Amino acid sequence: MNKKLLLQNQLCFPIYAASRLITQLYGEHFKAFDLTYPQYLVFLVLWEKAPRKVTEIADLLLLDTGTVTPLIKRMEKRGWITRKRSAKDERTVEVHLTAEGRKLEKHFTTLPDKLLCDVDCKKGELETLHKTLNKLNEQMKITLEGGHHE
Amino acid sequence: MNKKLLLQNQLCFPIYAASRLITQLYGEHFKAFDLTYPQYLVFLVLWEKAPRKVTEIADLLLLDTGTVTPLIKRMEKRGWITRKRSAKDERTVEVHLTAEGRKLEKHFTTLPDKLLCDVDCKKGELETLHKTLNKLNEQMKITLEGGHHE
DNA sequence: CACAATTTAATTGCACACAATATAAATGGG
DNA sequence: CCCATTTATATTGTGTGCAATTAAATTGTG
Repeated sequence: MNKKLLLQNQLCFPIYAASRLITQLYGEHFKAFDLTYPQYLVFLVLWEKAPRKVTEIADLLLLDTGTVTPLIKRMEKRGWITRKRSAKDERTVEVHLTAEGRKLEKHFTTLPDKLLCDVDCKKGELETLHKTLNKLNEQMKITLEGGHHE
Repeated sequence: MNKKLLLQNQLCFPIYAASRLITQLYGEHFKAFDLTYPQYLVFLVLWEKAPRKVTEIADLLLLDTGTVTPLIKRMEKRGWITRKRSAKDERTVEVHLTAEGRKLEKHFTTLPDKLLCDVDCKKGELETLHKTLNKLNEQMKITLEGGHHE
């Protein structure tokens, strides 16, 4: 048996697990609104600036249009956003926030801090985590970018 | 606009992004075998010890049986594993590796190291990342555990 | 200006991921 | 020993997540 391949020696697994645990933790707070974690991420980028094009949202969240299109359609059905073909470029679709969607923001402004309270980590430890992950992600993006074309 | 809710200020997003980027990076290497990342994780725990019960696999990978059952059925269809009801306890299903499934291991023993080569991070930096994530995950597991019953 | 190449969304198909439910087997207290 | 409870797995329904394809609009080049 190869020691390298033990689950507990893999870096990939704690990241995979953390991602799903975070989704579940957030989920507890979203349940009452019938909101999901990926939909919350779409809200994050729209609360910062709206309208945005579908591609813009997909690029920021590193998601495929095949993921984003049905996702925002569900958000439209809930009355949180609207989708409009741009007049200037008929190819693009602009995603607008409705008053309903804008109103949701105030329910979640303190949520990130609230979740961090559950976590017994030093502030510096979390900042290091954040920075290392950003660096790692940038490098993985480049590696993937290179592989698609050749 | 709340600064706290900017995407780049969230810790949750880099983790979510890293998880999906890792899945895609591994995916490049799995394509030739028609293997997926979650199936690879099942292999990791089976290569370490087999047979294992379905619940055991689900517990180790923090997955729902609703995820694991169909996943291992697909692996069975590929001829990598077999599923047998235990004679001692008819409720449990034991997941065994086939010769085919066992053979796959040698193709992936160097894979984790190979992927780390793409990453320009100091060894200590990655160890810190690993440790912090493990701590974080333990705490999230406890928080979620508490919430389900009350 | 024509038209091939590119860009933008949407669609299709398959594989997770999980909550909620169902079902069958084992367990334990009276 | 009986039956309520618990345990192990499977099923159903909904929502991602992504590769591959399609279709329509725009752009760049001769």
